[in-house]
Amino acid sequence: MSIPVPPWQQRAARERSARRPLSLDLIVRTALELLETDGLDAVSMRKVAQRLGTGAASLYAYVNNKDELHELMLDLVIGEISVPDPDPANWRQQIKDLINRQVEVLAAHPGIARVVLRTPAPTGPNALAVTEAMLSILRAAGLPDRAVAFAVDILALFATAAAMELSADFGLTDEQRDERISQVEQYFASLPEDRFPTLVSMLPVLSQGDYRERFDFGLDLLLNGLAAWKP
Amino acid sequence: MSIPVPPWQQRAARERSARRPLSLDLIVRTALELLETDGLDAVSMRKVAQRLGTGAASLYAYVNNKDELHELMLDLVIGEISVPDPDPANWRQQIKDLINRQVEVLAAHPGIARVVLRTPAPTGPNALAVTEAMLSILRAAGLPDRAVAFAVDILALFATAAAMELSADFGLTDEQRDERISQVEQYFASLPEDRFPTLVSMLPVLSQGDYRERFDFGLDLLLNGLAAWKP
DNA sequence: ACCTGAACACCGTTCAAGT
DNA sequence: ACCTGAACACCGTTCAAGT
Repeated sequence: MSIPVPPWQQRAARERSARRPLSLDLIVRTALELLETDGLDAVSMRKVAQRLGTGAASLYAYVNNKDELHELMLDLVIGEISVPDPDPANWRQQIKDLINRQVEVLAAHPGIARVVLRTPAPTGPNALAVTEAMLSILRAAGLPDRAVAFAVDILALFATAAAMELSADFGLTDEQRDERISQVEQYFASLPEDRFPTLVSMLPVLSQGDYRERFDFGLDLLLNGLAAWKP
Repeated sequence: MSIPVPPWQQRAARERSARRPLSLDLIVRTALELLETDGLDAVSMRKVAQRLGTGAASLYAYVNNKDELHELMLDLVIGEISVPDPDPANWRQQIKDLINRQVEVLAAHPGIARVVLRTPAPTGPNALAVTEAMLSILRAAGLPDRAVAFAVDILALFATAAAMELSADFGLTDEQRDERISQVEQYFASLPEDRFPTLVSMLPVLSQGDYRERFDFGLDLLLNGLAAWKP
């Protein structure tokens, strides 16, 4: 049995760090909280430190710089993707599920996709596991090695770009989003027909289909193209 | 005939702005100089203003905020893409050329591709011209309208993501780049075979092929997929 | 060894005050 | 009307000084 600390002895700002001492794990998880609610731009060394009741300088004992912190966050996010065992009869659906899930978890952490495009190759353990899964699914499907290697690259690029687009309007209220959409629509409707004849004539089709349909369309193009590589 | 200004009357920092007064055009072109040499992160309101011999506050008479300046820059960059008249027999090559050129000009202005992913739709006059061209080429090729509309979206996304990847290592010296590559290679060579069997066994293939081959592979997947939509 | 306050060199944007 | 210095509220990172 321990006697409780009197409230006037608790320094509010230090409470958390007094109970839970700093650690890499704590830092990254605190940063992820910030990411989910406020987006990547809000994940600054200073704001993360503030949440932990300390100063930004303290984080540098665990992390070399902000980019490294962002990369650690990314791998934890990628860790939310669960990977299946290859089922050759189902390779298309397996790849589709993996890519869709990847877009989903990236978009759920607004801005983190930027980190993917900044990093040369997936080096975190979770990113490696996803890459391993994609490679083995495509290989089990009977595609030539070269197509497998290139396809994994292209599919990852595609998923990342889609996630970036999805989180582009993060931070706007629903009203702001609606206003933006109607502004864009008005703008396009006002374009001169003689300079942009095809665009103007296609306006109804161009505004058709939400993100899902467009993304699925693109993914199917890629997968159809890939299937054609089967010997 | 005008008498030259004596050197001691020229205030160096103000020289440019004294001769050429501020204008939106001058601001955007100055920003583009900075972009080409130093990358998007260096294009700050303060640095652009400094180049013009003034303070950041002065730019706000011509531009609402930094994002708007970045968008104006983007459209000038897109303007470097020249658009062809549709040639139905050659639609595949025309699209390939357009997309390759787009990646080229975006990558030549390191970081500007980020602005594309941030903007909801292409609204600048030059971006509209490129969109009009892509739409008309695909339509003239005989693709259904819906496929045309979706394809333009997907192709633009693909080109933008590729350009982002290409400018990812901007700012590094050749030595730093080489060191990074060899570090990544060493890391991958050290991975445990039991956890990443496919990855490890495919290492030689994975490091095969440069950016061009991978990008062409992906573009061909998309175009093959598209061609299949022809009725 | 671990932590941190203060400092340095940057940001975007606003606004009162100048011409 | 056009321009701007100074201020405000932020950054990432370093480093000497503390325990």
